[in-house]
Amino acid sequence: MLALLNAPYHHGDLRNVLLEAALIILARDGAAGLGLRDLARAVGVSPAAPYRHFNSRAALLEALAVTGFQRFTTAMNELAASGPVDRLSAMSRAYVRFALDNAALFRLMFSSELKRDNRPGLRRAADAAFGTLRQVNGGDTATGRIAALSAWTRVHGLVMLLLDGQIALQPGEDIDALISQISDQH
Amino acid sequence: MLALLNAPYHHGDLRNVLLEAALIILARDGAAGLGLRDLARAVGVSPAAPYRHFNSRAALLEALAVTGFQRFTTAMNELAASGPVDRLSAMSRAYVRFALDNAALFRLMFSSELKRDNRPGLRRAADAAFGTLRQVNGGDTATGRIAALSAWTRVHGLVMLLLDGQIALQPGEDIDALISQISDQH
DNA sequence: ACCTGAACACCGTTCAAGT
DNA sequence: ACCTGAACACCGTTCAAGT
Repeated sequence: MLALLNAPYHHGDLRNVLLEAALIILARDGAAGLGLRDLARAVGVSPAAPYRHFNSRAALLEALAVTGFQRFTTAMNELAASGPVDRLSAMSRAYVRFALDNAALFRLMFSSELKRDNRPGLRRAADAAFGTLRQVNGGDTATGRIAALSAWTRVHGLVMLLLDGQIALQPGEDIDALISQISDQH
Repeated sequence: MLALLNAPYHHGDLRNVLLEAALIILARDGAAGLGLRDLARAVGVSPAAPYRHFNSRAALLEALAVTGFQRFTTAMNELAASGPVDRLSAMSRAYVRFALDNAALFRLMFSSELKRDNRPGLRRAADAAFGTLRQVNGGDTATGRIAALSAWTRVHGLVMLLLDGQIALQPGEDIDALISQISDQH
């Protein structure tokens, strides 16, 4: 894509520019297609410049995943606050919608590349994101935990199988309808 | 690891040797740590040698994923044939056990790297693997489809969240017990 | 037919040097 | 403090040449 050239020597906001460009490349080419040199080129900066802001490619990917979890948290919290009625099903719909709307980012958030090395920042972001989810249905009691896990695993599995193309919607089928059908199932 | 050197010029079985070594490296280092040059080195062969048997690194990963789906299919079919009683819960347990026992391979089977380009061989292997699963619960009828999807998404989501470390077993908790608790949940 | 050796374009990363 | 330019070790991949 077009590089935003004629930037001054001191960019001023390179870190954020890198992150925004990275999110676009990620959405278009996936995590495998997101190279540090490509990114530097796309932003119109030298190959070494990103290293002032990210220690490594993995650190950049981690930062992207963290912002993914933050956006996810925001979407979840809005729902949790909005209506007391049927929060669980509303969150399920929001969960699926977020994942499908941000497919590559969502996959990155759960990528094994990042899990392999210790990344406490990522862990914290994930815990914050799923904290709300864990609370719904009363995550404290033993039965509440099972109910929450059951709902969570269903929606997460649905998302993953949809993203992988293992499950396809039938012609004319609505995603929200499928979610509630699956959620109401014994 | 130790290279099996003093092999003859014509290896004879290089393709299978490569696949076996690749499975070991995959289990140890994950897909990201599996390079073609590393693999060639580990087997004691020149960097270009693997290209006689795999067109690219992606083709090698695809071959690994296909054998993963085949092993998975075998495990599922054994169960489907064994006992008519409680097939669904038996398959759920086998599903989770396979995934946890072959974590890196299982992830590769669902990796986005491979999904991105057309890989009909992979698609066929996946369809064969999940065919059995789709049939259980009578996948033909509309309600049967929902029941099967509900069971499948729950167990797949559980596996993914366990592999990602988002869900942890509580002290002394049995994985099979958790599966059946989650599966019995409304 | 199968493998080697050398090469190509590329990558992530480092580091001295510039502003 | 932030960025450039040039370099390093490494990849995946190709191709002529060997057996």
